[in-house]
Amino acid sequence: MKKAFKDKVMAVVRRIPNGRVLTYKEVARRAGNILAARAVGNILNKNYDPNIPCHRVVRSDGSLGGYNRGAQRKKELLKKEGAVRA
DNA sequence: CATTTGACGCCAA
DNA sequence: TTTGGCGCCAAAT
Repeated sequence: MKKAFKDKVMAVVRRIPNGRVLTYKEVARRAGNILAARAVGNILNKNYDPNIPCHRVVRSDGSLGGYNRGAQRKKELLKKEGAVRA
C-alpha cells in the first residue's frame, strides 16, 4: 500500500544529516503537504524507526517538541551533535 | 466507516 | 512576551 505521506516523511527525516535539524513544517513540505505538520509528528510518534533520526525534527518555534524515548533524550542527542537550526 | 488522538502551526487576546 | 484557541492533516482505534 502506498502510504505516500508516511513513507516520504520517513525518507526525508532519514536524509537529515548529522548536526542539522528540520522543523515539522519543513518536513511536511518536503513530504508533499506543508499543512500536515501535525500529521508528521503523529507518524513519527507511532512509527519510530532506529534508522530515522526523528530527534532531528523540531518545532518551528525552535522548541524541541517531544520524543518517544523522552524529550530529555532528544535534547541531549541534539546538543551532542551540535545541531543548529540552519 | 466514524471518531479520537496527537512529537504542530499560526493568529488573537 | 506569554497564553489560549482554532485550524490542519494522517494514522490508529
